[in-house]
Amino acid sequence: MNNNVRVRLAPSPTGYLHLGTLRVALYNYAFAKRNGGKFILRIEDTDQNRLVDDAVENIITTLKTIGVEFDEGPGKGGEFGPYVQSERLDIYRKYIDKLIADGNAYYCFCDKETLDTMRAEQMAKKEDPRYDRRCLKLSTEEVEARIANGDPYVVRLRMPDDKVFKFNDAIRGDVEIHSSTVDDQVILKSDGFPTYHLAACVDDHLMEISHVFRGEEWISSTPKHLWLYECLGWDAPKFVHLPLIMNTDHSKLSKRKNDVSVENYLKKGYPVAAIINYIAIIGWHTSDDREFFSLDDLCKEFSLDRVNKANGVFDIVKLNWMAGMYIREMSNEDLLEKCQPFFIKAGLDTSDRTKMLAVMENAKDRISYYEQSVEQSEMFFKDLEISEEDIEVLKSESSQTVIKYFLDNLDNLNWDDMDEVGTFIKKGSKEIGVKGKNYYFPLRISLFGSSHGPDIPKLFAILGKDGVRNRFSKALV
RNA sequence: GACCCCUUCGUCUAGUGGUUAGGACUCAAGAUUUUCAUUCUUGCAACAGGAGUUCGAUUCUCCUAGGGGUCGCCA
Repeated sequence: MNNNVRVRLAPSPTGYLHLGTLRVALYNYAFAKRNGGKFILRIEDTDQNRLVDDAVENIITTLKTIGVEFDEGPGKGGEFGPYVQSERLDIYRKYIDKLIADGNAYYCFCDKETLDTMRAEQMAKKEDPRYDRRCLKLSTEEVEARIANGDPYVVRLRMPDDKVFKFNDAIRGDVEIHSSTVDDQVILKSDGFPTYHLAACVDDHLMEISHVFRGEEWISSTPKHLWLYECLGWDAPKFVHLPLIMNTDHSKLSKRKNDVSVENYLKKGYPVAAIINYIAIIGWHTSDDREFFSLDDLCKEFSLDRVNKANGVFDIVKLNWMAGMYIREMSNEDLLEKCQPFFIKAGLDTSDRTKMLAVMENAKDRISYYEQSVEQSEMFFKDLEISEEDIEVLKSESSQTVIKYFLDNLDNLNWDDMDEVGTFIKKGSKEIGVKGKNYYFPLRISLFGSSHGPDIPKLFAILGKDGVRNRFSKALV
């Protein structure tokens, strides 16, 4: 396309990196890479009341572990900085003053109560709640006097009365909204901070952003932004309104109904590649049946015209499946590296590497995220808890025969060759004349604590000679 | 309520003016396996509805319905 592509991720540090934000980040990043452009991180901290202390830090570190690197941003620098909005207040003020001077914005002294009553009255009359512009009627002298008097004020953007705003959205095509349905938005708050609308527009222009990727919830305020650009004499960027990610009940993805912070998935040990992959394919697909994509694949293949218009449901079941697929592709060594911290946290002894690798081999087919490897493996580290029912099975004469046979013959077995272990186990069945469940269940109950679980050779590999002997001894009545 | 956006299996989606409407997850059945898990095979399951354009619409147009979003000195 062109090499002037500049996109930005503009999260507000009111919480940890959100799944929705991650997807916007992924698309931004892939789009920038695909088009040889730049990806910028900008922190939108204009709401001083909702700031979360370590949110900025979390956003940056999470992006880093995801592998989405920004070219310009906080801590990284760039020629369009600063990249934190609270450090750009004087810039915004300059443009706000210009808007006021040109008659495109005005001071408003209405307090919260006034506004609330106004809204309530309008609602009662079945009118659309809208600022009634009473402060627009104030004389210049009166405005100056009130400001001099220290009265708190905000600045509102004066929307045109009769204008149709049109823009061509990269995902949705032409969109038209009439100015009469748009309120005179506050652009400067009484605490001296600009609102999103003003700050984002000014920054996007100053930072030469070419494409604004954001959620669909912004479509209805796009006229405000278009008007701001027009008043300031600037060209608007291309808007890319992405479909939303939804809860299973089709409401907007929320904390109440889902884990929405990427941090939580990382903490549980979902493979990073799986998180990226799954989030990316909610709302974007290639034209074939493919659904496995690495971040690199995304950078090579992402395109706007393959982004869907409709909202997509976040399906944890499919994420779990996909995460499991990624885990099954891993080597035992790699898996161990990822799972070990969870074992240590659970107080399990991970010093025996051979055992740990065998434990991984077993856990691999059964988990979706690393944390689950612990619950799949605890029984190899602790005393077995056997159900009453299974204890009855163990007590039977044939079970005892099986166990005794193994105890007697364990010494003859070469543990270095696992194939040999397999044949040894099969041979036992013939020698003592017990087969099927009657043979395998007592073995599994003795070694694993349940009649359902890994195959016997796997258990032998995990437990080792001493472990096997020890558990068989305990199973003897 | 007003405005805006959206609509293919339960979910994520592919697709075309003429297809047995394809794939994936889930679910079911079967195979492999001593069991569970994995894996493999098969199956269930969708074009929101109504007009119109057309020889022919899931595909194009309009209407209706449904869903979602916005209507904050939050982003």
